[in-house]
Amino acid sequence: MGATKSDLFTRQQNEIAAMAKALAHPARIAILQYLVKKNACVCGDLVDELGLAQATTSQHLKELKTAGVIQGTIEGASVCYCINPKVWKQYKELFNSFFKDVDLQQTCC
Amino acid sequence: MGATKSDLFTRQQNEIAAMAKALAHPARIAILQYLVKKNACVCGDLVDELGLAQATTSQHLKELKTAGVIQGTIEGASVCYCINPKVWKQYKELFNSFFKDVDLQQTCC
DNA sequence: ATATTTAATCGTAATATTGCAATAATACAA
DNA sequence: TTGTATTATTGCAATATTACGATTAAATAT
Repeated sequence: MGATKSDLFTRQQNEIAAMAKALAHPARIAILQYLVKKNACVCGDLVDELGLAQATTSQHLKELKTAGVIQGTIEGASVCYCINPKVWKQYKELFNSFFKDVDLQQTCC
Repeated sequence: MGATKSDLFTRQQNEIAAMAKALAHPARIAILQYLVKKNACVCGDLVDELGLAQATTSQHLKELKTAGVIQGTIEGASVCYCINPKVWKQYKELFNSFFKDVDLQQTCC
């Protein structure tokens, strides 16, 4: 036991959960916010930005890359990161549709 | 080690990450979708709905309750759950502002 | 009173995540 | 070539999450 039983759920449910998981750490939120703020390709300075060890930062970047929400290209000795606008849009839309208006009056409880 | 270093990040970053964490499991997505679909107080049938053991389902419900996004009231022998519209709205808004438009052209990478 | 139903909690095992030091791997400079 | 800078990977320890059986607690039914 201990592993998520993905087969019990729909593809969409697993997808939304996976997206949420990519966002489920403040360091990854900080990375994304920084990239959005810069709105450009950012080389290098992410480690200084976060305050976590280089290895840890690299790991978080890898997770975001695996999720597809950022992309990195090798630029000489360093690597440039930026938001993947296509996937960012997908995230935005999926969360939007997930949170689409519920009838906001309290029916009971 | 192993514990998230929340003190390195802003309150807002920790908050968004915590919300994302609450959504970061397909069972919890399924629960929320079910409650939204019914748009009412749902008593009991959540265990049958998910296919997970009663203890596991109860644990996921607890996490959603702790996050504040659902609420439960005792109704005789069973418990009725529904979306907390106030917190739902907060989630919606926070994610919305997080995903607010980035200049969607590819600057580099 | 006793049994049944419903949901929470406890205990425990399996697995995943977080964090970092140490070590690679790669590009470039001297 | 040798050294330096930058990022990835490996290995490991600490902690968190997921899952479930067993038990408990509380309300209701018989």
